[in-house]
Amino acid sequence: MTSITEVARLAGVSPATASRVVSESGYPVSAATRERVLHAARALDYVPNALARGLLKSYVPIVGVIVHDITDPYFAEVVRGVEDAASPGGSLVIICSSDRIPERENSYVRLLRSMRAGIVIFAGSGQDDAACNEDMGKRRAAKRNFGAAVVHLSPHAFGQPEIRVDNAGGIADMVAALHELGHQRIAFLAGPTSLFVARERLEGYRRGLAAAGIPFNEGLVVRTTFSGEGGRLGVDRLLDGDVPFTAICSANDLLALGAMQRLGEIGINVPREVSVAGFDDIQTAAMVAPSLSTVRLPLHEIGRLGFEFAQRLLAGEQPEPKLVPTQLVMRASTAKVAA
Amino acid sequence: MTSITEVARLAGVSPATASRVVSESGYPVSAATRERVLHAARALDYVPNALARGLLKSYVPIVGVIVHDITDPYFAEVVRGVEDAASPGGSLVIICSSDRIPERENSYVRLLRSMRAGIVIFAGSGQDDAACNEDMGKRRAAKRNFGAAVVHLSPHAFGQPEIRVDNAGGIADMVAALHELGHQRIAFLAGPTSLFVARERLEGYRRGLAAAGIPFNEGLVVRTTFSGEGGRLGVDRLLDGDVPFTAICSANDLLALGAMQRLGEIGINVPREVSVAGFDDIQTAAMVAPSLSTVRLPLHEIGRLGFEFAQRLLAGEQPEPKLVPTQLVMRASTAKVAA
DNA sequence: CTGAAAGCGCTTACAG
DNA sequence: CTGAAAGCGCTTACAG
Repeated sequence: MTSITEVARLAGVSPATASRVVSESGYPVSAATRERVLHAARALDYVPNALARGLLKSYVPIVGVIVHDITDPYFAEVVRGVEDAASPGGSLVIICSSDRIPERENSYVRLLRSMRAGIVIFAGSGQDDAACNEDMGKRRAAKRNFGAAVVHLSPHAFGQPEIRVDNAGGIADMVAALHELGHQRIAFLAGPTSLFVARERLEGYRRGLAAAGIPFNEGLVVRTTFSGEGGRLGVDRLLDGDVPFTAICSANDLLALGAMQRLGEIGINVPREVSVAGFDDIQTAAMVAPSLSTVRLPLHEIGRLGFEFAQRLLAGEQPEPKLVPTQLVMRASTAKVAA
Repeated sequence: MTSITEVARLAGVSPATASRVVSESGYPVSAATRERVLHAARALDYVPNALARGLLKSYVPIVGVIVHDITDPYFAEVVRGVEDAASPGGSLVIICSSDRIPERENSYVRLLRSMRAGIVIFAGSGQDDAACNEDMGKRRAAKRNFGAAVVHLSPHAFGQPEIRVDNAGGIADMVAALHELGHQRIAFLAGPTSLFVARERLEGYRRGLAAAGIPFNEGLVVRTTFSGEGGRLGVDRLLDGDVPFTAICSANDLLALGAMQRLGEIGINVPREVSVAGFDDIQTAAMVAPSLSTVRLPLHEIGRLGFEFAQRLLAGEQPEPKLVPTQLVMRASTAKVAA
């Protein structure tokens, strides 16, 4: 591969001068010289070596995004947002699926550090778990002497994320909407409440209930994983329990999708007999039948904002943390409670 | 950040010796010295600079995966397969969503080249399109003097992919299965037939029809995009046409999902009145109601195999191209034709 | 087994 | 406006 030295030789200038023009440094170079260098670079199909450049700058235009699983549509959309913000400026996105295993997360952070990635974005929620927090502690310490700009897109053990969404408010809105439709017995698929984000959503459920004047009933809350399987399981548990319900509110869309499927199998009609609501508004939510009522999170936008926040951090600015709005999206999976 | 020089100093050895132990070069170093170096590295929380190392080796353990859109579950699963194969060895995965725009694809290849990525995997299908092929030609030329190992996971303009699936055979199997259920009038949602992969699947449809002794009818084929919206549109077109049908076979799952949704809205029961089948077996396929009959592609495995193939290429081997099997998965969206 | 030296490709003060 | 020189952090022949 051609180097700047060869470009310089062909253009008949020093490497320093060639560097000044190809790197668009803004350093003064005569128009004629500039032209000759550009011409030589084109002729040689010169592509600057980002490694050499990064060695000087001590970081490289790479953003690592740590997600729970890129296969989860929630994270795929966030990552796409990061990518769309990053690529116009020539930054590349590295995806790191941790499966929420602290050890994997640490190993990715280490790899990112060895690559001198300029930005690290933690997209997923933190977890309240002893082993995990210990690891986190070490990781944070490591981060301190890791030059990268670090941004969080979801609640974690150490303070508020830089890009934040009102999880509790969003769920409370959905509970209010269901109450508006006449529902009084609203179950909640809470997901894994060891995750901070799931806790915020459970809190939103309680808050929504309180606002509607409905007493909280632990028998209507099911804790599982954030997955379709978790939703199916949730329906079975709810049905096994002795507390009747006319609506199921879910802490995320995957849970709601699984619940709808299970209800369908059992022969319970959605929304006629039971209303089902999700949270997140992943693309699939609009694609199923009946289409899923949910709370829209601007996932793509969250990714984009996360990248922009980090960019500004890298530029030495002190950007304000941002709260992004949620939006209620009522579709076909919810209806007035049966008379 | 600490460098090898500092580690060497603390251990009281030369940088060369320190390098030999931390890089696990296999070069002989006395046990005592090794121990001192390792201890110093640990004490200093030393993380080797991959950029400096890459500058010497002329490439870096990064694999770029070019996909159409990471938000498409098909690609998310393939990328996860690549990631799971790459991360144990310390390789990082860069995701590049091209939206099938040749210009974006080229710009990503250029960026990957500037970063000296060791491996580039083209996960998506190529496109038969004049402008695109011209660009492809240039890209190929550029690739020749780009040291990276290049692997394709889907058909493209220039020969067979290294990791291949029998698209035509898979669709033909599904057509046979539908025929087995008594269906004679089988429509086909073909997707974007400018994509080579969609062409292979359309060819499979014709082949399956021929094997079943059913005449091909162009009025039963609808070409759209590979998306839920495309599936909805397909149903409308089919209903507008004058050719009756009892089953819809689709070139991918997204089309099938959209079709099911639209049929539900119109009040046509799946599978009682119309059977619907997909292709790919993305995770959502098993999560909807009724669950989608489809042809399973081992997406995760394809990604993994793609990475392993590239690794061997990088090691100077000449691995054999691989054909991965498809598998018919009959679920609840297909049934015997109504009597 | 150990170390001094050169060099990967770039950028950036420093001189002119 | 231009160039010579040093140096980013590592590895690898080459000597010993």
